[in-house]
Amino acid sequence: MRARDSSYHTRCFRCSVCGRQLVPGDEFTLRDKQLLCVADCVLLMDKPSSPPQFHCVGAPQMMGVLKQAERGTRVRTVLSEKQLLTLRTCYSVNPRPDALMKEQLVEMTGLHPRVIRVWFQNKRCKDKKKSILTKQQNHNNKTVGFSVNFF
Amino acid sequence: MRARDSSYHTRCFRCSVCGRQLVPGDEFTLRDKQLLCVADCVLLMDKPSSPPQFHCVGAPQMMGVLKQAERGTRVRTVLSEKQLLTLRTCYSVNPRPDALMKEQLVEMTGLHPRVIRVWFQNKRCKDKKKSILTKQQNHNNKTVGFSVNFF
DNA sequence: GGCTAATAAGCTGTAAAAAA
DNA sequence: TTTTTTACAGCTTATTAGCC
Repeated sequence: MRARDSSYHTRCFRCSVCGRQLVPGDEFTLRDKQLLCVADCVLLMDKPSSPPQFHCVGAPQMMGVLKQAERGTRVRTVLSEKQLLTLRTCYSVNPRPDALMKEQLVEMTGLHPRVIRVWFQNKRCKDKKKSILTKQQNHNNKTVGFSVNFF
Repeated sequence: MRARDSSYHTRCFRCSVCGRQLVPGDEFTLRDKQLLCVADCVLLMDKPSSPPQFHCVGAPQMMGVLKQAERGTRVRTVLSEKQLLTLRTCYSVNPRPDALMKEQLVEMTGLHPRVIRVWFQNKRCKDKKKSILTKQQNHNNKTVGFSVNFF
């Protein structure tokens, strides 16, 4: 989607109502050439439209889902210590929170649901790798064994 | 997103240029209130806009990604015998085609890339289940064995 | 009702931003 | 630079739901 060398300001990807910056994975909508997040789109559903207010003209008056390629660079969330503490605490109790628990985490941290999900996935993966590594080391420390299977 | 009881024609979810019907999972764009598929959106990127031509007014002048809930009912592709033949033939040679091969299948069948991917996924899964089942049966037919592991 | 396409959630490997 | 950590794409498995 970088066709025709059109480029645009990253910071212009904001909901024109609440001002929240839209990142890849977010759903957005267009109404009279104004970007809206889904929440505000619903709120404004039957309100009269106001005049367009776009900075980035050559840019996405379009697009369904924001993706990395369209944004140019991947957006990497930097988690605060407080957010990490919340996530780690939850993880230590339950490494696989259900939908309801995740919803609570979204509220507590203010993070995007997708970020929560990915964080837990990565965390589980890291833990698994680590446990496999230490298991191998344990195995190496022991005497060499053998295995027989009769069938 | 069914708020405010707005409903709309399923058949109106079409690219206003190529006429292709947009299904859940598809990305679409809005340009001057006309639905466009991504391909045509790129093509029209610097062309002047034409007047709006919407059937379904109360409807999705919005939405980023089409989802099942928004469409109301799930869209199920019905594969023709010819398409199935193509897919099965490819599968018998290589059950895990790479991106290039899938691209060729898209051209040969006219199916959406996502449909191709899902078909292969389901096919692999089905085959695996079947092989496990027959293996168990084989096992049951043989004499009972035992297994010893020394470490 | 059976078959199977579509969806959802988790896992794996890898890309890429941030940190060390 | 190298390491760590977040994001993503494709996969597996289980479940849901549309046609015949």
